[in-house]
Amino acid sequence: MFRNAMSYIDELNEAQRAPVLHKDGPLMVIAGAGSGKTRVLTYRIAHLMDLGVDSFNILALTFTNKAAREMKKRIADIVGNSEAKNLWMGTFHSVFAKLLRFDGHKLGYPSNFTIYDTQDSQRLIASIIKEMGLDKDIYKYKQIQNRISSYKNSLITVKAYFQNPELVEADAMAKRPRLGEIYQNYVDRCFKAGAMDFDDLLLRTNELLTRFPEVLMKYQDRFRYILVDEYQDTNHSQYLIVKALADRYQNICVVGDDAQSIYSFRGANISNILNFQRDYGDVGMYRLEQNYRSTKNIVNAANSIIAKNKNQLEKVVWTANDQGNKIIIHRSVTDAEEGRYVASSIWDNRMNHQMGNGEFAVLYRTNSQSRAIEDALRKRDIPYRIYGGLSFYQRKEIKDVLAYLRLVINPKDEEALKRVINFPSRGIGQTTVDKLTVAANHYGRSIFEVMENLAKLQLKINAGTQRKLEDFVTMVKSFQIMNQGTDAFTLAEHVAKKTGLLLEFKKDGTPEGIGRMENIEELLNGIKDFVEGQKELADATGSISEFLEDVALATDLDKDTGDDDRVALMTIHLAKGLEFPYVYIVGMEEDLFPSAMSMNTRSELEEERRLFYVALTRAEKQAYLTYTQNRYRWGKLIDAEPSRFLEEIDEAYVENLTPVNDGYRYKSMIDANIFGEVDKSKLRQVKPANGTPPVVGRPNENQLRKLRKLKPSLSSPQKATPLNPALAEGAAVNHSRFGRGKVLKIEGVGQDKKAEIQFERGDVKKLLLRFAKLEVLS
DNA sequence: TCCCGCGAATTTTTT
DNA sequence: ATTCGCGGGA
Repeated sequence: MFRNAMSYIDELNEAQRAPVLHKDGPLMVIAGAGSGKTRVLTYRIAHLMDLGVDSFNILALTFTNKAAREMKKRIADIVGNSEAKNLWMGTFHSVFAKLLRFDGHKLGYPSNFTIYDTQDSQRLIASIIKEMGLDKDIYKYKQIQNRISSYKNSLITVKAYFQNPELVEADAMAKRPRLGEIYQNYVDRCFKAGAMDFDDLLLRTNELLTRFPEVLMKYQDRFRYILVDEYQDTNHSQYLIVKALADRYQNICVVGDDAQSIYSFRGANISNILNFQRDYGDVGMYRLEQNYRSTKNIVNAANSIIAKNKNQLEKVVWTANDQGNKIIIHRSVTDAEEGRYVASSIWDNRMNHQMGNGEFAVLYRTNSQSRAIEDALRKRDIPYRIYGGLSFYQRKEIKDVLAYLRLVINPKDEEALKRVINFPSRGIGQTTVDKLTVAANHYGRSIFEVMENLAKLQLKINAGTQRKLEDFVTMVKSFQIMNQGTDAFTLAEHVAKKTGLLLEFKKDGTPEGIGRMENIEELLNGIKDFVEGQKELADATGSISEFLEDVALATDLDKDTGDDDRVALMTIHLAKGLEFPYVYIVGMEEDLFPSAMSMNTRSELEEERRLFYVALTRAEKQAYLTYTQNRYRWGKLIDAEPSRFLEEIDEAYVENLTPVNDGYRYKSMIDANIFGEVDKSKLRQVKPANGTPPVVGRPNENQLRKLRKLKPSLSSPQKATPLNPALAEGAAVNHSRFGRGKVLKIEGVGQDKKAEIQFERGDVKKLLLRFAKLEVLS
């Protein structure tokens, strides 16, 4: 029973051991940054299993699916593989999506319901607003979607909305009296389409557990032990689910850090963690305060920042690590120069300290900041990977293919249908779609059902168009039949060819079109890999619906690219939970960080400050804070001021660097002479001496692009940055599926980097490196 | 119905 | 800078 004599317990310090050994009943672990919280969670689960708890009875909710996968692996190492298999572990969204596939039919949803992403939701809301004849300048679809989302996260259903005069009045005051109706229509349309949006996955789970006591009992009994990571970031809807499920056995373990709560914009409620003791009686309280990650300088600096917040639990984070270097602050003149500074600093550190690229991270507040950093890294041939932003699965051509596949699984999926009904163009225009939508709403059916019954319905659609509609229906149905007897890859490939999607992009002939076609091919490769991977799992079938769910709920962090020795570029939000020896936090400027949108209230500003705290505590050895005096925003060069956060750090832990020679020597000298480094607050007033300084070194991408468009033959291929230095042209490689081959050419940059490979078995393929599982043979 | 070109809005963060 | 939506003409 007691495998390994529980030797893993010895790997924990005293503070960590206590919550791991805590028996039954509720417990809360307040874990400072870098204090080994994941380890506690992992070992607690392993320990429970050691004590004889069936893994079938454990539910663990994590922040990313990747975190869940890794934790599962570590648990498997400790207690054995077969036992770990039954653990339900994943994000709230993916776990409860799974639950809803089992029991959602009780609420009237098909088990193959579609998951609408934010874009689907927004498009649907936009078309509802249009159908209702409302002014789109008053009813902005993005704002409305946001509104509805936050209602759902607070469990305010349409009914609850109308019963709450305050809400109704507030929207009326904001000149949007019909918001409730839009909400109503939106919910109806989603339901009719057999679709749930992200918020529904939680809201409907709540509904299911409330309305069907037998379902609640089933899962209460099943999930006798519940563990929640990052509890400070749960929203009300998630909070209620956890509370309901844990109600019977009260074996609930939550782990979190109020100082790292950074998701209030999506409904996260910090009081969930602050009130835990009130919600559950007799709570075991544990604190992890020793930081194992960072140097004293970093820990202390972070503490000095977070101390400025009023609302927080008592906690003293400390470390026994070395003092380390001071945090370096660097000013530059433009964002392009900021990028150059970061690139050359990474270059130097790599040389001087024998570091791999993977040991560096560049963090920013907004995704748009990645561009300048990318340019600089590319020029220096420093390999990097961007996380988040426009991910592969959000590209138009990929979404188009996926929309066809969604339609095969669930023909009622209205957003998928509208996306592809006339793409590639087949003569079914907006007018026709509008007529179909009106009819669908009138009969309370889906558009697809209307299309199936065209002949009976006598709509005012001319015969030629009716023919086209029938052809479309027939095509989709043929895919459905094919789906019965074949795997996801074969179907997807057939769909991409048969619909003319591949051809559409191929014939367009521009580099963009070719790139899109290649992306689709790569998607197909990805599906193939998925199918092969799923075959090894007992409970999976490798079906299209499984793939679609994976795609819908995958985070960018979830993807494994194999080769990870690259500098990581991501938003601070995405960086939570990660750590890197060297961290660069760029764009430390007022209106950017803290964001201009979040400076109005104290609580907003405190959240920004927590965000800064999270950013800084990602660093193990060295942190850099950079800001610029001028930044490109909306295509124009704008003056920028240093962030107030720079002044909030205790001076003892920072070193303020002034650029010496960066092509603006005159300017640096003026700065140094007038202000020196004594009075930091004066830095805010520093403006270019002579109007806007000339911008050098920024490549005119736009002109380049236009040139390429006109004369594709002139386009010079971007110089390739090898991801893996060994993966160069001419290298011998081994691919998990295609076998051995030789690299003929490497092209593209960043996420788009591809290798053209001649495989020994005969064919030449172009593979997207972030997907291809390539092993370099020396 | 399709295509082109103009103007507006966009940049907060994500499942 | 780039994307999106819309209006007008083919």
